[in-house]
Amino acid sequence: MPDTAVSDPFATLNLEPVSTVDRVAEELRRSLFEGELGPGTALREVALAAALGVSRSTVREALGLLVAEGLAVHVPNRGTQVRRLDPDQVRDVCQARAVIETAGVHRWHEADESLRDDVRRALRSFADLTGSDYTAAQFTAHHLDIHRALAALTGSERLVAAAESLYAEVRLALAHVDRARGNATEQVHSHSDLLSLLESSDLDAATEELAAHLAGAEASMLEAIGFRE
Amino acid sequence: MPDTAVSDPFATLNLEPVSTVDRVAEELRRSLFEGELGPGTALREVALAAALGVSRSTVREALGLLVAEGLAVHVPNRGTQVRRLDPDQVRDVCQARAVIETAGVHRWHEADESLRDDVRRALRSFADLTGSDYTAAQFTAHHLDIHRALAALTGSERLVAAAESLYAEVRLALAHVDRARGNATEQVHSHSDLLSLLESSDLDAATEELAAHLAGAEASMLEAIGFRE
DNA sequence: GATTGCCAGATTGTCGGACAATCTCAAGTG
DNA sequence: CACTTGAGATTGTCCGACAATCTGGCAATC
Repeated sequence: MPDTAVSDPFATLNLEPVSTVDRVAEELRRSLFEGELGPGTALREVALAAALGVSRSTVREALGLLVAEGLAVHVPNRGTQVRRLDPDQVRDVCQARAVIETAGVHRWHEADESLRDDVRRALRSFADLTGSDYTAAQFTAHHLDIHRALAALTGSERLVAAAESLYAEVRLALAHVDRARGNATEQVHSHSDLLSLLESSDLDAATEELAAHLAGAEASMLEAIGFRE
Repeated sequence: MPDTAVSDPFATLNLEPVSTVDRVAEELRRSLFEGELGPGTALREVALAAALGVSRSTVREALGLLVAEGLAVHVPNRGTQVRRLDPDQVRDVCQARAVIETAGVHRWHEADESLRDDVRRALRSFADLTGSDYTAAQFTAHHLDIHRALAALTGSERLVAAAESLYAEVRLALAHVDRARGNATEQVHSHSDLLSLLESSDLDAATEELAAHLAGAEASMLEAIGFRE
């Protein structure tokens, strides 16, 4: 494959190979986020291998990915199980989110225009979703897209990766609430307000709005795990 | 094993089982941090398995750990290799560090006394080290202990985990500098100054000192990777 | 001479089976 | 009732295997 170095005309082309391990991991994530596998559920290697029609090695590797993402925990000689979040852990997730997302908000002006656009686009997409039919998992996914965009304002690939892991845990915690938290339109408005404050360059007010929003998020996550136990 | 529930007298006892995979991963980390394996080095599964006297499956799993920690990168069908840090990535690491450690410094007063003590203890340990003989890897390890303690001030287990990953990359970048960055005593003083500002409750000055310190760290990391290519 | 087609060797991705070590849990024993 | 025992389940690690893919070189082609 010779690249005719005429300033790479094929730069946008991107074909990512999807391995069996990836597909297994993705299927497990889906199952987790949709609440099919409750917290504490044992993820037995042989059973999963049989159910998915793959070998135990492949399942093992996929489980390793989930553990690395914080979606499952592994106890030596006892196997891996779906992560069970207690209130302290929920608070930890929210506190970490606050640090990263606040840092993103503070860099609103310094960030690339494309990153600011990502925030606007994510909000629009979220608003569009609430106009039609949607599942709880979709709602949460689109909601978190906005927050991911906020984290991305930091411009740091690694902070976004860290945030990604936090969002995975949020989805896990919210997997078992049928009704999306609060009123959907209320949620949209909360984020719209935040964006408005950013657009008007009132970063202090935006930071405050974000803190309040995250406090609300923490409350609903606590409620979500409380209902379940 | 009957635990005579007299308010757990053995609470501090902790014997963690160390699997073969863990030992392989640890040996690879050591090798990476001491510069035996340069950036970009291919980590071939069969070769490592033969060299370490373990099976390929075990090596594969250990490599998965390193990839999750950011110490190695994996390209499908092409294997995993020691991470090669370019200047942009170094800047990313330092920027992420700044966000997390600054958040820790800001919570100096709210943090548990034990966490503040950890910072003091790490600094003393670092100072003690520079009084005797030490390797470059030891120097960096003790140095990062201080910064880890700063990150821990946030009180967030997840932010500390994120920082841990960043510190692994720092060690990787500094693996190939023989002389520890700058003068050892100068380094100790820089951190002492930071701690003094914290103790005197001048958080703004401490934040500034930290920012300056991280800028210096970024410079030496850039120098470190620059020398190598 | 540059590009393409093709082949051999090396390496990874996935599979299946195997076995010791460990865990679980219920039955048995004092 | 506390303790031990033992069978069954599960994990940790090993081995061997094979298709798919990558690498590098060499021949064929334009």
